[in-house]
Amino acid sequence: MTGITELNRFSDRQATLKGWVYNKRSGKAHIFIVLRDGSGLCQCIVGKDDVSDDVWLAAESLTQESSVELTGMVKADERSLGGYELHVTGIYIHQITSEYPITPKDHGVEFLMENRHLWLRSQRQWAIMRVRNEIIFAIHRFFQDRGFIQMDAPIFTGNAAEGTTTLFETAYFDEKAYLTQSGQLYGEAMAMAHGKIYTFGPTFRAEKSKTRRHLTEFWMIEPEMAFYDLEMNMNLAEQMLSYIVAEVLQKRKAELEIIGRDTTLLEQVSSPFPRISYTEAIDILTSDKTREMLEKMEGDRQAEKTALDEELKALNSEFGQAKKGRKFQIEGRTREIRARIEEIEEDFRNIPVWKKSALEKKWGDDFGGSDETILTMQFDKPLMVYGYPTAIKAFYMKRDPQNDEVAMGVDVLAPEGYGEIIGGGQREDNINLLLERIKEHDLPEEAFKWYLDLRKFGSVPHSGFGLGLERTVAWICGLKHVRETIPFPRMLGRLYP
RNA sequence: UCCUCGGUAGCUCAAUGGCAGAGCAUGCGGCUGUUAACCGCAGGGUUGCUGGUUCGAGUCCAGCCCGGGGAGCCA
Repeated sequence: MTGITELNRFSDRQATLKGWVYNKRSGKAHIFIVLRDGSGLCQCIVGKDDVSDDVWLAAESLTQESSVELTGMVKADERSLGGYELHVTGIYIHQITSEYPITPKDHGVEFLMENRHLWLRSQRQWAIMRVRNEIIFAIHRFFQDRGFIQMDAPIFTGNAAEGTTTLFETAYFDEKAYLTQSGQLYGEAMAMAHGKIYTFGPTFRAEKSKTRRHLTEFWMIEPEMAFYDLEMNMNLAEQMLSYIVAEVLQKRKAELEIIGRDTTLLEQVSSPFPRISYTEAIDILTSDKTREMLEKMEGDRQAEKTALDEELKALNSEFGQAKKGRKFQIEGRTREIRARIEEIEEDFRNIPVWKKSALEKKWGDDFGGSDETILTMQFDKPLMVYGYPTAIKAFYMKRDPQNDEVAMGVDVLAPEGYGEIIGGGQREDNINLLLERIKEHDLPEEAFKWYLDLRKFGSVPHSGFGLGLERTVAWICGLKHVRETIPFPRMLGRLYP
């Protein structure tokens, strides 16, 4: 058995490919079978004069996603995708598939999500999963090369620790338990044992968020380091992101091309990243420049909509006389334009809200999704925002010794509107201050006894952060929605398949 | 929970309150080193559900169900 990716080593030699029929085109003298074997695609040709009647009939009977073994001679051919093709001499059929739901044409989101188990076989989804895999592997390499130990935080937790987010409740024998929303607190304990650790696991949030950035179950990578301050923490986050992007650009170029990712902005992702304080971020949001940018955006959208309306009209009048092939193109483009116009109309409704949110921002307010987008629009690289007001950050965040109102936390915002991909900071290492915070936040002291022990027995300055895997994949692949970044997304109203 | 857009053939979408249609997919026939192949013919419908207005409802009204993406919250 030969893999499609290794066909270059089999040129002018016999090979057997095992896989599934991705597409078929048939004629009088030739049948072209595009075979999918999991590693790639290969066009396989059956010539009527070259094979027995049995083989020809077998080839004719193949349908989309039928499982087969094709044997033949490997030939280099520029006309074929991948540069190599198989001249078939033998066919073994495992199963003839009938009525495979996902055709090589257009489908809507709802239909594709219902068929996610099959959608994963499609080229684009296949490429995204390979990029996801590369990102995961790059993360492990990055940390392992730097002496970090991967350790696992528990998924069942005994209490709704940080208070703010809604958690999934479940039963743990006779006790209540919650699915973890973060492994961080446990990460701190593990860092005190090993110095530098990272967790890599699923996290769960029962928030009823229906947006392109949210899943109820997602994967998070959380490094935690003893003797690291905020500055060192930011340096690490910056190096990690640069490394991941560089690795994907180098090793998954073909996949990014299948996805249609424009990589020009990704090529620029290298140290140093812009770093601004929360206070500077407020200044940017409330600046004239931001006001002008949003007003220009409104104008640009209006112009774009006018142009699209005209194009739509032109396409519509052309449609009647168009030939079939052209009709298909027109329909496709029409759908694109309609979708874009809907987005623009949504923008028209949103821009005034964004403007109000940004321009009226006061010190102490938290940032919304639109504020993050406005901030990142002014930079080409991931943006680091540090030093948030203590009131909007978690109880464990260390306060700036110079200013009690400021927490030493940092968020990293991805460019191109992808939002927060990293949240982290330096942790409070003084037991008395931590106890105060726990009381202020009205948290059950008893549940944090073990966590307080970390400050009781050899407390040290330490820091860490959490990286959201799916948002990172969405950003690097340039996807509109995180649901395509994970094999079986779990989100509000979606538990099947 | 709120705001907003939507639900018509297996799929993607049309249809001033007036005969429910097209493309793709499927089946059959033709043609071609084809590459979202192409050309012709055919089959395919409880217009999400319930009720209302009307001579007449896919279209208007009310309620419900399902989905899209936005707010809040967050990675």
